[in-house]
Amino acid sequence: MKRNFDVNHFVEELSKNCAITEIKKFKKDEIITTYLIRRNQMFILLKGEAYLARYDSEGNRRIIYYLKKNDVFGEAFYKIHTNRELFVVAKKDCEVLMLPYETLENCNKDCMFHITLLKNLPDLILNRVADINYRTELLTNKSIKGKLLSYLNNLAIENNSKKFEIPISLSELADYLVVDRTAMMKQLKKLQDDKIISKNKNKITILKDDLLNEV
Amino acid sequence: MKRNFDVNHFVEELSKNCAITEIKKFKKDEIITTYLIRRNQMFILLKGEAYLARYDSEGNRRIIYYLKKNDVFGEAFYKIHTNRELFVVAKKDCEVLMLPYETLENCNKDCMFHITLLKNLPDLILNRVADINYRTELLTNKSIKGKLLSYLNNLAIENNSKKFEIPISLSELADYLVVDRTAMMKQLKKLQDDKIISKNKNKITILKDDLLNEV
DNA sequence: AAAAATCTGTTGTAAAAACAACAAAAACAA
DNA sequence: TTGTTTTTGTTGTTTTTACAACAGATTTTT
Repeated sequence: MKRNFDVNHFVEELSKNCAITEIKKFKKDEIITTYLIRRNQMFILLKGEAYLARYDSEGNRRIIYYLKKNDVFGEAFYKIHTNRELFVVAKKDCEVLMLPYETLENCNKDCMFHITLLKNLPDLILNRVADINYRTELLTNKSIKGKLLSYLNNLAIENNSKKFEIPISLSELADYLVVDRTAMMKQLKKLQDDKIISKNKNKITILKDDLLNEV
Repeated sequence: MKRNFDVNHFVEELSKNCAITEIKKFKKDEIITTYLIRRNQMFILLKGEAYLARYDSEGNRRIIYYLKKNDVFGEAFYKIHTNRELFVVAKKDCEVLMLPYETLENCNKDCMFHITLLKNLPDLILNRVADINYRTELLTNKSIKGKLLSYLNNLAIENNSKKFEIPISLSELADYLVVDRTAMMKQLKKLQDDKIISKNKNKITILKDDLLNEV
């Protein structure tokens, strides 16, 4: 069950074969799409980073999640359930593959691009599902400490090492874990005081064997 | 983009056509599957209710999420990221469609069951994704009040009415929102005192126009 | 029909987290 | 390189939440 498919590898096919699909570029902070006005499109992030966010009545931004290379997104993955819009915003300069939903299956039969895309779409979606599932599991921790330990434990496994770097800023991490940043800093400090981890900026070393026992 | 497919409608095809796939029954509290030992199976819940949970070293259960009729699940939707097992447990008596992953695409060509299944699998998965996305959005609320209001607001939209019933027990709701039940009860009481909602057991009436402005 | 289990509801207390207000360091842009 | 913005880091205060301990109502099981 390999799932290492990179969309960029076959995008060059696109320019040669497919007239329907297009790639659009977005500058930092530009709105890529919204989720309330139904656009019947699917999107794949080819380059850059983006996030899905909601804005409340006071203009506060709440980040639902971050999107990275190869992530699929679009309203197809969401049900309408509020009168407030969801925005996908470019966090850095982005390149986005725009896929009109209705043409997904009935493009030209010879279109190598669509053949390859359809073959790999399930895997792209499964990857996305795995990401969301993972975040959900993080968020089922009731305490900041629990969220942190789950997150760090996972990073250690991914890096196959007890020494690793947190790949996002600590501010972003606080957003991702849905906690106040300064409260998170206090917990990080406590983890150091208790000799469970050591830390220098974003560099972490895990000192205990089984982090999850510490929750 | 209709997504109302019900697996049960074509399950009778199964018994006539397909020798590979099987349906298993599970009694309440039985373990349907685990997610760490790779079984390379996908599952569809035909009847009953189940939940995905993790147990910590003290035996405390943490529910990652609930599964309902037509939900697809299995380790394909998850990445391995911890040394502690995930369990799918029957909450009520269940009927589960067991789909060995490798046979998904190469069953007998005449097998109407697999043809129909493959045609509808993407929609089943998208439904699942929508559910998880929705829950994630709920969990991005920092306060119990915010979680409650998002949840209730959604129910009002789904029911197309300001009067509706919470379809799960309040204990389950607290689990779902990842908050302490008694703390949630206090917030529910406060919402009543502030005349934002009225409530009798699980029956809710929303008294304000735009709940999300109250967060 | 009785017993057991689950669910709703309440209260007080302890613990945790959010919020606010800064300062220094680092990264980025003009 | 200088100014601007973002990020890391710390500390006190206030608010929120979890936890514990109940009791009555409801549902499920035997």
